[in-house]
Amino acid sequence: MQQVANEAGVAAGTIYRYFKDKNELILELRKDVLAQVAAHILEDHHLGTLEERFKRIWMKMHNFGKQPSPANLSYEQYAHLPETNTDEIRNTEFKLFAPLQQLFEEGKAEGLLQPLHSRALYALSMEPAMTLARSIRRGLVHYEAHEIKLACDLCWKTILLPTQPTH
Amino acid sequence: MQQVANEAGVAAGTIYRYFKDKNELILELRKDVLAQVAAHILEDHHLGTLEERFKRIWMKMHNFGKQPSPANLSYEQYAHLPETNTDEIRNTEFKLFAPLQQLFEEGKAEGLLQPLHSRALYALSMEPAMTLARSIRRGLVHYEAHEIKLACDLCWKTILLPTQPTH
Amino acid sequence: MQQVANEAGVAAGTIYRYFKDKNELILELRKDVLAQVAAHILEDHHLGTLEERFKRIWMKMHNFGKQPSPANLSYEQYAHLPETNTDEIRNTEFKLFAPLQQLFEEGKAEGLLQPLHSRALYALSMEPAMTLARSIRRGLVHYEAHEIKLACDLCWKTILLPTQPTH
Amino acid sequence: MQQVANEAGVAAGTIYRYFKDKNELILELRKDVLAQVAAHILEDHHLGTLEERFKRIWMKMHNFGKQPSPANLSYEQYAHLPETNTDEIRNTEFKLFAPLQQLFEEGKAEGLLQPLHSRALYALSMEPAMTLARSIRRGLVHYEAHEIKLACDLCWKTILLPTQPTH
DNA sequence: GATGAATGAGAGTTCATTCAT
DNA sequence: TATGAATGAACTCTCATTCAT
Repeated sequence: MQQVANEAGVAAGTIYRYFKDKNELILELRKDVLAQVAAHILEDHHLGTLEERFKRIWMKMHNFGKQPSPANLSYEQYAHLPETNTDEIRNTEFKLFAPLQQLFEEGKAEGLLQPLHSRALYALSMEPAMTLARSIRRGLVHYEAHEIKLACDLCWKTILLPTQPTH
Repeated sequence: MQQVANEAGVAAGTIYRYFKDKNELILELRKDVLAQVAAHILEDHHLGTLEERFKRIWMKMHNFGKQPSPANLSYEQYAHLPETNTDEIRNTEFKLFAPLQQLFEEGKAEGLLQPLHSRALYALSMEPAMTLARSIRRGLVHYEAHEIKLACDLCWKTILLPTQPTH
Repeated sequence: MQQVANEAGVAAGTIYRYFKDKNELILELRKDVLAQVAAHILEDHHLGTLEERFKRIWMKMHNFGKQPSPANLSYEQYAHLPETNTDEIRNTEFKLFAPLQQLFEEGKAEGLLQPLHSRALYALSMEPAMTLARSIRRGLVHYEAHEIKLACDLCWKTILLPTQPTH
Repeated sequence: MQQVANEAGVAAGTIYRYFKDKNELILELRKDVLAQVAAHILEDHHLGTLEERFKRIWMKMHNFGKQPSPANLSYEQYAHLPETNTDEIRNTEFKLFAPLQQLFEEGKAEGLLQPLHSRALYALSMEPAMTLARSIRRGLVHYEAHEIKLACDLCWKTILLPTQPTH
């Protein structure tokens, strides 16, 4: 708290005029980080075809996940801690990432995507973007641009409903 | 450390006969958890065709990830903390999960799987098993058995190289 | 540290606002004790002849050394501990007791005192004041006032250069 | 205690078969160190004239005090700690250094030395040997052999009774 | 007699929080 | 409203001592 106060240029006690305690400060921080991440990733999310929209989000997510920025590290860390994913956070997350969910819903309504829960579609097609990014960030692997493109394409195809050949 | 000692039914000082300090205790715990997880998930990993082997691992991973067991929570938490993935841990992880990597390598050698780094193949096809499991464990969604099977199948197909139609 | 805090009438943590750690606290204490001792012993050190100045310091040192005051006990204890006489302490000591050293230097310049290093002159003529005082403080001996005076006089004569008889 | 046991090549618990507790171990150690020091310093103490005997002891003491040997450091440290000079230690010390005391008593009986308590004679003439040695050991000064000889001689003359000129 | 694993009180230190100014 | 000195519970770790083997 002392360090936070220092960085903010205020006295330690001042924090407590704006946040009940350390927990609340962190909760608000998480919400803020989440909002930043969402804003960045969902930028221009409505432009283009469904496939273009999906791939744009995938690439933004991947590029964001590759950076060792505080926002990203904080996001990753908190997303996977047990016991800290309160209803409040979930609600915030739900609202912020609504456009992504809507994209999946549209795709299902058009008969383009697999008839699965949007969380499942997310797990199958979007999470790999982050997992790959993590490997790169940690220096475990290095990928060429075309490999990333291939991965992105495979992710898209994963959730695509196979089209019946027409006669 | 006091709580660990209590749970172990020993005095606080006793811990230090077996572990240099808190850090080492945690490191050893992580290695132990990793070994448990690997042993469980890779059980019978060599039986059957490549597809059967993949899907068996996928399902075991998924089922393990659904449980709120200490082993699983600990695994998830540490896997995503920044700055704590030391070379020692990575080495341990690498050795323990070697069979999974080998599966991917075999698939690539047979021309069956996409020519991507095995970490990429893992990200594309295995990580979704854990992500789905996490959603279920947190009560965010509920899936029918056939949906899980579909997800597993889609994951397998994701990394499959499309076969040329024969004439 | 808890005891120090208690005696100071503050909470344990408060100490750490003023001293980095236990070591620094002790270092500062030593410097403070040294300054007190020096100030007391060197009071009026410049008044009178060289002999008067020497004997005043000798008596003050002796009287100080007889007391079981914390300052004295602390002084004696630290002065003889191995490995704790850091450069910083030595520097402080050097500056604080400079007037005593100067007295010896003056005496040598006048051809009055033995041509020895001032530390040697100190060892020969001043240290006995402390050693005697220690014996008294510990109740090992009791001296009459005239005996102390004799000891002081002998100490002075010890470092005096014998004068050639004039014809 | 563990280190002591290691160095002794026994188990930690074994120490307690020979010493009641740490305090007693240290007490016995001090007595042992004292005996060693005394034996070394008082070697051949009875040979020669009083002056020769005094100067031999003085030089041995000085040379011993210059060394950073465990025995010396231990001796210095304990000799100046408050609260640790028990009657038992004092008694031991008294017996071990009896020859030195006897030397002073003989000198007084012969009308050769100042009529002061032997502890005072010690303080005036012997302690400087240790004080000088300490300065040298700590690297604060360096002396030539003839300076040490001079210091020794001055110490002897300090306690010498001035002789009446004969007619 | 000897062992050494176990003990647990106590050490120094940290840090989220409070409150008089 | 802002301050920052003071708080004290809780932390990790040490080490003299014990006792079943």
